[in-house]
Amino acid sequence: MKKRITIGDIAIAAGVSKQTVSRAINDKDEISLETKERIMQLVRELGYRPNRLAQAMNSQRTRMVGLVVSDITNAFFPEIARGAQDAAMAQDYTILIVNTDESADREIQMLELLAAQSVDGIISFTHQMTDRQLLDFADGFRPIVMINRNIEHPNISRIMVDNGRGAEMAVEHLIEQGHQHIAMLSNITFAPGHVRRVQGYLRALSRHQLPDYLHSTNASSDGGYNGTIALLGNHPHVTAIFCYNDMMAIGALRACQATGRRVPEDIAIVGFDDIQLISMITPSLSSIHVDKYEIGKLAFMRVLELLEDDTRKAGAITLEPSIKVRESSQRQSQPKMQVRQVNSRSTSS
Amino acid sequence: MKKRITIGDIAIAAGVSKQTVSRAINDKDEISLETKERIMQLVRELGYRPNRLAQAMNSQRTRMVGLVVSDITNAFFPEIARGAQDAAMAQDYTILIVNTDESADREIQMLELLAAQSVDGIISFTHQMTDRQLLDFADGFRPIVMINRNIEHPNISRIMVDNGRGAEMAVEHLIEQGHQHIAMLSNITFAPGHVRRVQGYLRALSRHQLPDYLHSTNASSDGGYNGTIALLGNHPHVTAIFCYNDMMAIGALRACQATGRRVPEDIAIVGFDDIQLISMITPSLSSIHVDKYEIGKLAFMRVLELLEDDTRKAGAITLEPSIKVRESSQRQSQPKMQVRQVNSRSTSS
DNA sequence: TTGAAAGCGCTAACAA
DNA sequence: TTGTTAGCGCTTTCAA
Repeated sequence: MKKRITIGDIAIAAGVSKQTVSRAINDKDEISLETKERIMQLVRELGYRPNRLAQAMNSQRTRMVGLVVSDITNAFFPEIARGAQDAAMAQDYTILIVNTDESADREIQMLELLAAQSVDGIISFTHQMTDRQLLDFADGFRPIVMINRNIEHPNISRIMVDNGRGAEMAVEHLIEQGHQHIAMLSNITFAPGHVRRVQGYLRALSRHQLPDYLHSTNASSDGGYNGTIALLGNHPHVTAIFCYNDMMAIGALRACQATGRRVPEDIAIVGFDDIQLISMITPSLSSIHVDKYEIGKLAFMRVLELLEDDTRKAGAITLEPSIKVRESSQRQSQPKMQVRQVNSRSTSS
Repeated sequence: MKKRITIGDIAIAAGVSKQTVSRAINDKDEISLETKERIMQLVRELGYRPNRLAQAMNSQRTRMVGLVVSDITNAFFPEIARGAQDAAMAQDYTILIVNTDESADREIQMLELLAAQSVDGIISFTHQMTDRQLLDFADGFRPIVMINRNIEHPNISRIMVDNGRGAEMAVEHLIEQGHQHIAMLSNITFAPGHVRRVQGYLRALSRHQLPDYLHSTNASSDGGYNGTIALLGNHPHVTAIFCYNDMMAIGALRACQATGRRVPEDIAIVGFDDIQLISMITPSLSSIHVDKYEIGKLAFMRVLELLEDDTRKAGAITLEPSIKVRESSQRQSQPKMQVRQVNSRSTSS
């Protein structure tokens, strides 16, 4: 095992002190140009690389930021992670990803673990732990950027998506398409009254004095499948289904196809989140687009701001979703022969 | 900002030396039970958490392992990451994920970055950099576990998937289904002769004295779409398409549907990798199953072994793929009404 | 059984 | 402009 070159090795080779080497490397002013040149030459020759641990030890900064998600294999999160990673890398930071599997205990455990790892900041997408638990943790750690959770604490900033507005857009689009009986498959994990996607759905319907058909089920493809079967069994006159997320929408589509219903002719479907694959299937699924890459990027940048300026106050940024209308919700179905563009990543802004 | 409790704080509070505290914390023998008790009590009260940086500084071990993938938003990788993360966490390690976007330069850059971060080991899924570059890097870093790249170096172990065998299984399955004209959409990024999935495809066909129809295109959904249009234009008698990966298979399916071909009745499709979503769409796609979670887990465990035993020699583990036959390749299509199981993660081992 | 000293690699503060 | 000293938090000597 090749021993790593340290600042001391360079110092000896150059016949100067370690401090001088340090100055050269960090491009400080108080050093003559020629010694700097000489040292940097040695640095290159010997292949010196600074030991980040030692640097971190001094600065008490690891240049690592934690990212807490429920499960990186859930298609919603990789893009957020990538957004955060790219933004982090540009600033010479690295992102540490941990999974909680939607367990309140693991959420706390992972936050503690990240703090123990001495990450400089945390981006957290956690909804199971109580406000109390989160606030307690925030008392001892800063900065924290929460995604999609509205909580007030001087150490917690927020990146919010206007989910209520997104749901309204979905419903309004369906109404424009002529639908009168619009159902929603909601996520059984949360009380419907607290879910902004449900609130938006109800708000839009009541504005148009239309009836609501709310059905709660698992936020998965299977949940969407079973929920759709049950829903259409109870309410056969429903002609459109708005789903809490895209996985449920995929399940809903499958249920329609399995029961001989055509999409969009018999049943229109709109999902939420706009994960990549739904634009590739047939029929392609309409969805409320959430810029996940941007969320990750903004979250990291927010962490960085708070890190660089201790006095910076916590705050909230709200992102507006948009609607992507695709085949699954258009009465007059689009020409299908054309090669459709599938956008690989949204880096707008 | 709350100052973190250090070993020194505990020492003062307990009226002992730092060393004694260290002994208590690390559960060493050379310490009386009562002082240990007393110290541990203080540790709990004051909420002491060891500083991993300082520990790392001493041991020259960070308990971090790097994972190099092309893009975490590519559905193939999150499961590998999760497998590695779970295995790592169980051993109090963390995984650092970096993306290369299939660029040789970025591959090298990311390896260097991980080495600079002082990760203890690296799991690498990189195919663009040359053998020479990889070997050079391996001369200065150990241990490395390469996934799906056969390269010999004392510091490099390998986790291999028998891709050639997987391709054979796909072709044999299609032959069993009665197909005589079986095409393959291959990945244009690599020379066909070097791709084991292509080799297996050709091998199986020649064994049965059947003609081959090899078409190279981008390894994406759009690539699959365009490739299929071109392929079926040139060879209208083709009745089955085996795809280099699942994204291409999704594109192939879309192309068939867009051109009025029924799947599987007119064209059978088999993908490769078995990413999660293909079992949820209609028709569900047959694919060669690769246990991605297991790959990540094994890769990490291999790193750990090499880390704990310097004398351990590098070696290779080969995983066998299996075929998941679904709707897209079955002539006699299955009953569709049933609620299909969608396996959330494969942890078989 | 306990403590004191040294050092991991680096940087900040002060001195020359 | 350069060097010396000290210290980040911990563990590994070695001594008491």
